[in-house]
Amino acid sequence: MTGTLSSPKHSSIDNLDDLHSETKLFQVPNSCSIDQILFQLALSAMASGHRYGAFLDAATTAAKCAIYATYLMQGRNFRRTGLLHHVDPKRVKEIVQEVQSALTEGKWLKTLSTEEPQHLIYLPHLWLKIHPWQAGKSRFLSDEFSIRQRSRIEKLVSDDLPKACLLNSDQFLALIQQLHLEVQESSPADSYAAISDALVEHIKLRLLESGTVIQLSLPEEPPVYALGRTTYSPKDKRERVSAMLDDVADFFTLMQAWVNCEPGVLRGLETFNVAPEQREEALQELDKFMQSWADKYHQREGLPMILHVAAGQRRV
Amino acid sequence: MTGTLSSPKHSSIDNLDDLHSETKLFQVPNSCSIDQILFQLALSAMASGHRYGAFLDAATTAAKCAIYATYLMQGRNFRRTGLLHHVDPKRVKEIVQEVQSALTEGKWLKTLSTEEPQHLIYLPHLWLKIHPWQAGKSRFLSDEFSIRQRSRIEKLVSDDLPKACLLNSDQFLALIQQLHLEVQESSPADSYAAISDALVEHIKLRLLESGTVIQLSLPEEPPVYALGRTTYSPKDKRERVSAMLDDVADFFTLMQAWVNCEPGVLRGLETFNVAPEQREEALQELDKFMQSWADKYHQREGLPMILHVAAGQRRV
DNA sequence: CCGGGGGTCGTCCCCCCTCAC
DNA sequence: GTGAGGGGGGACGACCCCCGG
Repeated sequence: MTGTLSSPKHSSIDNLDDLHSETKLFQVPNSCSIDQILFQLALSAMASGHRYGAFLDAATTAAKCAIYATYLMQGRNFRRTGLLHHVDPKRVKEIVQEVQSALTEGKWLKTLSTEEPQHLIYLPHLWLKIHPWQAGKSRFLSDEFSIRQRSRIEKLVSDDLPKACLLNSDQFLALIQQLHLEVQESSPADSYAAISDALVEHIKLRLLESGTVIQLSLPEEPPVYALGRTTYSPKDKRERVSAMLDDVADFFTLMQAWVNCEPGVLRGLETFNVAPEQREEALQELDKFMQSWADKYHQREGLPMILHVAAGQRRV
Repeated sequence: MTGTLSSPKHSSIDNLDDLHSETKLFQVPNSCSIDQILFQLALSAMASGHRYGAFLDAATTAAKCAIYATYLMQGRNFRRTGLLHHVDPKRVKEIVQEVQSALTEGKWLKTLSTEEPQHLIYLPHLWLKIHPWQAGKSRFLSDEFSIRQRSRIEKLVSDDLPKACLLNSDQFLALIQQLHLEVQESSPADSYAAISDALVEHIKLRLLESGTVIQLSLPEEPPVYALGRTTYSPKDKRERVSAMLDDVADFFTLMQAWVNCEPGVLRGLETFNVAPEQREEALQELDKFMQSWADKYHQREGLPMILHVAAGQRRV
């Protein structure tokens, strides 16, 4: 065996199992609920490929929107708003204008949805579009390898890989640059910031680490890159993470309604102990009841309702 | 009427009812779940008295912890961690050391729990400790007012106010400075940053705005401050907000367990429509069932379990 | 590939001041 | 009080270079 499929040798960063044990480290220090939520958010966001700075930007944007909200509620008063939130009135003005221009004109605020995972997700499509591969033909674009080398490399490529050509370093780099370009064009913000070497390497590692791109290495030869998957996300884990975040956001909204004592809102919290052998049975009974309950009251022409339930082990 | 109890003339910033309508403004632009959660978090945090910068610091801290987590998972590799999160390896090292020193030594990271609302919450206790008032005696500490003025001011003070003395501007300011000092001492971090005028004014406005402190004004006379409430929080609203945040954090944790497919975790989501006249009935039935369900399976010596439920109108 | 060193920008938080309505 | 303008300092994110193991 002269060549190896270089799979990520380090444990995947998306592996939240390990993280969860670490998580408890951070629940120990004094932290209120908001701190915990923030930490879990940061973990989820950054583990799924968001940049460090992107998360900070998103948090800043959220805070800016909060400032804008109180600005409106305070009768468009810069000084008072600034005093309430301990911000320079001058800065408040800038923030307000920024948010307003985002609401009126199409300008985007820096949110996570305008950020990189989208880049990473888009890459497979771009690769397949620019460098498609037709069965029977050679997967190589350029001719830097001998016939024998090619066949050795192609043996490493399993047939269930996406139908895309292999790329050398330069071609792969050009692809990433193209990716960055198109993504920035798609959001008509304003700034096409030049891509930096550091950013390219970051994206590259993310792609490799997630298995979206696979690096084929012959010893003593330059590396070759193959598209490993048609979607960025590592298996179904990502779907569950996404569903989790949707649920939490939704749950949060419902709870806000509960705080405001809006009618038609239920907040329930039950703590209890269950015998280990009864646990699954209990959960299934609960699950079944919910479904039948929703079915029972469902009427085509009614108020749209939603029910969120989560049950599990209680941290003591 | 020559004097007035100056109640906050602007709508209370804690009034989330108004905010909720505004909230929808921000749900319109493209934002993923994380953005929404961040926004709701920022709104909750800053509406309840946290500083703008404090929220940013907390978010940064959360992201730093996330970096530290991946640093550990990557085998204590600075470069790789930096590449994964697009952070300078040098910066990664600083962050790692910061988090580690927070875990090993008692050093605190900048979290919301080490921040101001605690200051604001502590103020009533401090006031009552330093300047208690005994029934029958004068509520004044100094002698800057004439007898007649005093009686006119004291008429403004309703008897159900906390048993604390009245303060003039200087005394009130000194109290805030003392507050800042003691709070900083209590957390043995390291830095006793000097308090700035801007911060004092921020705290002052927060206290007045929440009704914790009341400003009594005689026309043409310097203002007098009275302790308006023994707790910072405006009525029960605050409790509900706190409960909401606890629930969300908890729900988030449960969902993480669900993502990891841990055993004994249930995630339920039901969407349906309900006839308006049946809504309350349905919710009550659900509530009742949950309670009886938890009762039914409860056993003293069992696995500690928790159940979170939220139901309400579905955003379409 | 890793750690460690040296820089540079720009942004932004936080602080203070003055002056006119 | 509020808007509008002028400062300044420090922290930090993001960029680049170099070198020795």
